Amino acid sequence: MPSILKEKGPEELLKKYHLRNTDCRVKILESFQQFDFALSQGFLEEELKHSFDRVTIYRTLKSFLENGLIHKILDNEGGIKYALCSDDCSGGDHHHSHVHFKCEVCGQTVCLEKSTIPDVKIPKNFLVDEVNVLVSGICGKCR
Amino acid sequence: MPSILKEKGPEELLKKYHLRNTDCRVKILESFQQFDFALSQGFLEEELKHSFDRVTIYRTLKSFLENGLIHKILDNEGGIKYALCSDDCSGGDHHHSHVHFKCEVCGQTVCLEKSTIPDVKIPKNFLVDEVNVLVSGICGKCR
DNA sequence: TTATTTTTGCAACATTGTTGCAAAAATAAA
DNA sequence: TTTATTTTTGCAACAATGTTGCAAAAATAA
Repeated sequence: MPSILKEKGPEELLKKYHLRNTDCRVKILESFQQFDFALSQGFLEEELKHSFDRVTIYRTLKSFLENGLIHKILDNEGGIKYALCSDDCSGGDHHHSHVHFKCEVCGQTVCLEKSTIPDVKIPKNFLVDEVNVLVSGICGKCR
Repeated sequence: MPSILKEKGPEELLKKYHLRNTDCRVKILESFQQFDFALSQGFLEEELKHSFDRVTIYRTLKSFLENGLIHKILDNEGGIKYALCSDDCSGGDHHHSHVHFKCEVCGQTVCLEKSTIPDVKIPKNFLVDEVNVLVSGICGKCR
């Protein structure tokens, strides 16, 4: 998967997105690049507990979200997870019609990059913005 | 839609599901029958604020969920909503591979009963339990 | 190097999820 | 129908998360 976001260094990315280069941002970007599953705020808090305040992490995620570096991933337990966007995500109102898989055993959510969103039939007078598919089950590792 | 859950009286339903007939349960079932969109715990709390404690509402929803009267509906803002199951939901490990539509204007989530879940391609070694599709956009009323 | 802008940490509060426990209500038994 | 048993409820309490305001600290621009 040829994603700038996953291959460029955090500092470089921040510059590209016109965000100030701060320790917290760099560390969070590193985490996203390090783990191959979607991260929750709680996970990052645990990961960076001794380095940054949870409000800072909260605001960093919010900022990354607004600037199109990461996107939200649905969760069937009310939580929200985040993952790096892929290249074709321009900031603002970009769409993330992805398929995600959540393993009920390990709890990890991964993006199924190869699975394309199928066509869903919607009433004619409805306007579709985004389609999110969350498949839950058991992942390869946990079987 | 021929759903027992939507047509039978609350008391009758509770008996059918071997749940004790209490005021709170009746009122919550009535709410689900009354509104044609998915309800959040917060909505029910507001609705029944002066009648029941929020913990009671929380536990009632949990009980309905476990007994297969209602099912969870994903939300793209971290919340969870609930709706009455349709007939074919036996208790326990029943599946709810539904398509839901959330309107970004009015915030309401409805079940698109006619839209069937499309086939999503998943890696061979993964085990699929449930597929949730959340389409967001603008609903007919809000356009 | 100084001025300006942004970010951070902390305090604080709201919402939701969750549990324990005694009182109240519902059902079963006598 | 009265009593015994089981379940549900309300309240207190705490955890996790979302959110804002504000002054101090850090990053960038001048």
